[in-house]
Amino acid sequence: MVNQKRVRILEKGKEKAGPVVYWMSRDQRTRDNWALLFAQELALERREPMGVVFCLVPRFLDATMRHYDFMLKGIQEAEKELTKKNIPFFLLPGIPEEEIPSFVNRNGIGTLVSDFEPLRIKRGWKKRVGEQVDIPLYEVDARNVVPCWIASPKQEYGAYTLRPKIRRVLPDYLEDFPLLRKHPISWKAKSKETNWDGVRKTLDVDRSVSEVNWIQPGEKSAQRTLRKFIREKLPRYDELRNDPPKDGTSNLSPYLHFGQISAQRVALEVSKTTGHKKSKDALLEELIVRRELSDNFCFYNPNYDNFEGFPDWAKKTLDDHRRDRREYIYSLEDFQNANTHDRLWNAAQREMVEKGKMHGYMRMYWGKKILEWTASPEEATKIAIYLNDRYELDGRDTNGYTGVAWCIGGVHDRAWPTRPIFGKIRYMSYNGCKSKFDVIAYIQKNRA
DNA sequence: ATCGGCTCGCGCAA
DNA sequence: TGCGCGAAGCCGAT
Repeated sequence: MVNQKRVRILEKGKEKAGPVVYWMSRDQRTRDNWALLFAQELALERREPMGVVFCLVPRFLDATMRHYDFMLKGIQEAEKELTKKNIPFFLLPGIPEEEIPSFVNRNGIGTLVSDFEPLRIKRGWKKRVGEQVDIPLYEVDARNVVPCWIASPKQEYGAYTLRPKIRRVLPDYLEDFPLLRKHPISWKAKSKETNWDGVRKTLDVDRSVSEVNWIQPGEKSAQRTLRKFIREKLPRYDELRNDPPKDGTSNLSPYLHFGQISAQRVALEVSKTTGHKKSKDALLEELIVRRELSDNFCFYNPNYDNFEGFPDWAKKTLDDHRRDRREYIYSLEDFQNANTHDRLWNAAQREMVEKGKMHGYMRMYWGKKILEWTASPEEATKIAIYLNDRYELDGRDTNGYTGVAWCIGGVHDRAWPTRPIFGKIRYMSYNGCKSKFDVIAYIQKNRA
């Protein structure tokens, strides 16, 4: 049984006979997916068939072919897995508020289940879909271990205020997943396999940012990466994760972003291992507390991606320093082309452009410097989000918006000694990096 | 190498 | 109302 606290009703609608459909969006996987499991539970109870739909919009924020490619390969794998479970998959190119209601009507669907997403575009989709269908629309938080609305009913001030709330209820939610069953009731019409090449042609995205080859998309690759991480990197994770030139991080974030792996699965597998307590604690802190804090911020703060969303003390101090002299002011193009005076910053930017992933520690330095080298915090926020969303495989994620808000707007942070431009926002420096890790090695690794 | 001061406001104890 | 403490620091003194 899926814990009912993971489920909310978005639109009550009228209970109706007919297939149960999972509208897959944020959680693009067939294993360990509470939304999919909940849909199957409803379908079994009612002795109905079930199906999965994915609505593919022709463009989304600043996503490029790099992102669509990673995503589509993952969904293609999901289609195969679902077919084996007697669950048909339907890819609907177009806009959800048109495609989903039309699909519901054409196929006499009885119930719609969606996955949880705090970002405004997708909330808008769901709101309008809900208004246009007369059947129940559920939402399941398949993303977080503790459902976002259970963890806290309000925007949290920092990790330290969310942490105890999560810790209190974590044992109730950190449970193992049931397996998805081969569905006993078949969909009436025989479904056709998606024409994936045809689907690619419907996209209206920037194809100049290309695919990356250091990481393979899909949930099987995600599981492999997790096993390899636990075997090879977890033991020294605490020691190496903040050392950018060393390869000490999990590399799971693209999978987590597209929902090709569940954070709860990662937490379960890591918890099962013995020893390495400090490393495990560090990973679980990042995977659960900090990730859920990002969802909390974006869910409860409608201005999660702009200046207005920053705390009052941060807005005030940034306002007080608007007229401070800037030694360097760079344009979006300068930043994009890694054309600053700072070799370390340029190396981080190149890492992101070429690999679609920047080391977690460097993301902080990178964001802080964008604030320092632009004319205003608004401009800095815009540029940081644009670059992050365009190049990082895990862009357009609550983690990204929250990270930028931390760097530039003091979100989830505290005041620090006043200095030019930053005011009381925490500062980071080249010398600080130099004292913590081998900056030359990192620059060499990401040279032009 | 390590330490203290810098600085704000939440949340809890009282 | 007081107090402890926080998402990843910096800088200068020792």
